[in-house]
Amino acid sequence: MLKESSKVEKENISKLMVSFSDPFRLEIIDLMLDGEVCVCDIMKLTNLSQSRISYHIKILKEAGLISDRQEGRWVYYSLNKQSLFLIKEWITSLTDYSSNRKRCCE
Amino acid sequence: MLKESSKVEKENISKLMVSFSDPFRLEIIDLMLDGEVCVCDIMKLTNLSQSRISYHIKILKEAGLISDRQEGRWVYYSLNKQSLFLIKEWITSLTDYSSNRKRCCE
DNA sequence: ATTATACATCAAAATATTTTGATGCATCAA
DNA sequence: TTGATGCATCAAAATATTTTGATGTATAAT
Repeated sequence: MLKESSKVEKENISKLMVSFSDPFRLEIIDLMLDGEVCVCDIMKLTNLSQSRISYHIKILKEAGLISDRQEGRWVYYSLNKQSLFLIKEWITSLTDYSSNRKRCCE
Repeated sequence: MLKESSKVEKENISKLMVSFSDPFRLEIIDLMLDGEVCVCDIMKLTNLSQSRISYHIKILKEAGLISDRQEGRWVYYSLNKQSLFLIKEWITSLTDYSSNRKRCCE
């Protein structure tokens, strides 16, 4: 078992994972890889309804995966690279830990 | 946007992410980091009911995250390290891709 | 001022996931 | 052969998530 991390961090990871668990959110994340997008961009590129997109955006935002920046009537969203690295580190800690182990009860 | 990967791979990733999106499954995964465990081990270590554990085990198995091995009445489950690496690679492709980009429409 | 656009938010409905308790099926021990 | 153990599976209930359509708010154009 991994050493006890702070509860905060575990909850962060959990929320980030939930972010990734929906196919439409994965699509939105994919779009953001190329840079900032507004909701209207996402609408054009995905055919999802506006409120549906806003809903998913909210989940992503609450997970800390994206940031926003308002410019006039538009709100531009972009990936928070730090949180991507956080996930990467977490996965790495899993793979590292597990590859230092052999069978059960070694 | 990332180059179009095979649909199969995307579905794999999606299922793997769903695996990670439940706190109890995260717990179970954590236990498996130390090696094989049977359902009865997980019961002792987590106080979850047997059928509840079996349910989550099934999700993990269908995502390809764990393997099983029967020995008499016991079924031992263990993490499939390959799938951990698959996730790691995927996350890495995201971070690599996004850090080669600057602002929108660069 | 009025109207249109971009987006958030809300309540209700639709759907999906999770939990529970019961039952079934092997395996093993007595 | 009988009974106990370890686990899978099932249907029903409980709960959570997602979708929809309506409404609200701010910004900007006319």
